[in-house]
Amino acid sequence: MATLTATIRTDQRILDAALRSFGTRGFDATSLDDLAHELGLAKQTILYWYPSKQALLDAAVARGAGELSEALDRSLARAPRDEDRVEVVLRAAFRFAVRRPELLGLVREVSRLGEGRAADLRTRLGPLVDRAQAALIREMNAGTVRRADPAHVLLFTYSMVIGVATDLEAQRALGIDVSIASLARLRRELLAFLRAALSPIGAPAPAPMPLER
Amino acid sequence: MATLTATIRTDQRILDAALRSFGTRGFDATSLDDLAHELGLAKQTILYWYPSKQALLDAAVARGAGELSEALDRSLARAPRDEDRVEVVLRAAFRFAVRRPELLGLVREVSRLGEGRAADLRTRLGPLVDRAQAALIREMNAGTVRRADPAHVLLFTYSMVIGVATDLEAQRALGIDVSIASLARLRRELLAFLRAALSPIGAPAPAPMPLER
DNA sequence: ACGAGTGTCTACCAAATGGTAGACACGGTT
DNA sequence: AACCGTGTCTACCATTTGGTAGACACTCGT
Repeated sequence: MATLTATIRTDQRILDAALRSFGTRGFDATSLDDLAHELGLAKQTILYWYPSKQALLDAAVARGAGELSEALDRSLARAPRDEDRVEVVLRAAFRFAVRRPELLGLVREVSRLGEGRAADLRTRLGPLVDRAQAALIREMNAGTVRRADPAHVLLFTYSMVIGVATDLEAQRALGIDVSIASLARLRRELLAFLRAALSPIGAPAPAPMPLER
Repeated sequence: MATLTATIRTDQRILDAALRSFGTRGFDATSLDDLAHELGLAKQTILYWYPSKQALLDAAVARGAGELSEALDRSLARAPRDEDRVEVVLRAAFRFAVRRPELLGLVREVSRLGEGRAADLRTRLGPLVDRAQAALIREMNAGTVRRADPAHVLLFTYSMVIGVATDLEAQRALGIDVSIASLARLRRELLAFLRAALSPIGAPAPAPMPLER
């Protein structure tokens, strides 16, 4: 059993380090040599578990997408009311931004690598996107959300979350304090911004704003 | 004079190609060899005009930032009324997204490279940011814009614009048609989204929403 | 005519990179 | 005891990459 434990640990350690490095430094900027050195392993050990750098990226994306979608699913399951769901999703996203920034960084990196590379992400997060889109349409029909193209609304929201979570340079340029403490404020502001953007025209107060069934 | 024309052309051609490649493929993914081959030049010719790859990036950023800030300045100068300025800035940004997508891609790339690399961008676009921030504060005090942290508002807006202009993969994943024609619709939606997000609470209709002095 | 720039090119180079080949250790099976 | 599968390592390798050295025009002022 000692063998099994050790081997499982090794490939997971590799995947962890790869996910972190791909998500922060980027795919191109991550070399297998650096990765191996950082892990105290020989490069060949990495290539034993993952036959190529590309395969390692695929595995990292699969793991990252899995973690993300599971966490979002769990959060949504705990918030049955539509009105709470945007807040809950945003909270989950910001928790990732604090505790696993490399995960959101990896999402951005993958979409940056373009074309085929994002296929895996798409299949894994697609269902969530569909649910969110359907919920938006329903709420628009119910009059609780301003009528707009739901895909566009999701794109804007996604862009803001990714920007807030990964573009620290822009935040520094704007004089925003980059720290965990100020992230909470940022989350509140983003939520208020979203609520205002989605509230039906002429609504007297910020309306409930569901993102999900 | 033929000499001068030719030499000026060469370094400008190099800078053009570099800006395009850095802004689309990315800095790391761009090799001087490829660049030289694409231009029908020897690599050394590139290194003659720009002593290192880093220097070439700096020059490209300087040129890109210059183009961006000049275009925004011109647009703002033509729109003296606060109420028109957000729309005008958005229009300018979308024009870049259509005609020079590599420029916005470069902005994203530079902020991705992190830390010191963004210093140049910051100094060049800083004044514009300051003006926008001051204008936002003024409008909030006047009650025409919902009160919020102006730096955060700018961050959200910036993130959405960059996302819309550079993250085509996300748009494909969301089923958004990626074409020039649909970009106009995207711009309208983004403008409406922004107007709603910034209109003061309880406003009966989308309020004028200035971004700039 | 000639030397000085100026711009471009060919020829290299050292380092890094992704990947291969194969030895070695070691635990379990027979 | 011999063997096999598994996991790790050392030793290489071909290619790519950013960068250097220096030759070769070509123009222009004198």
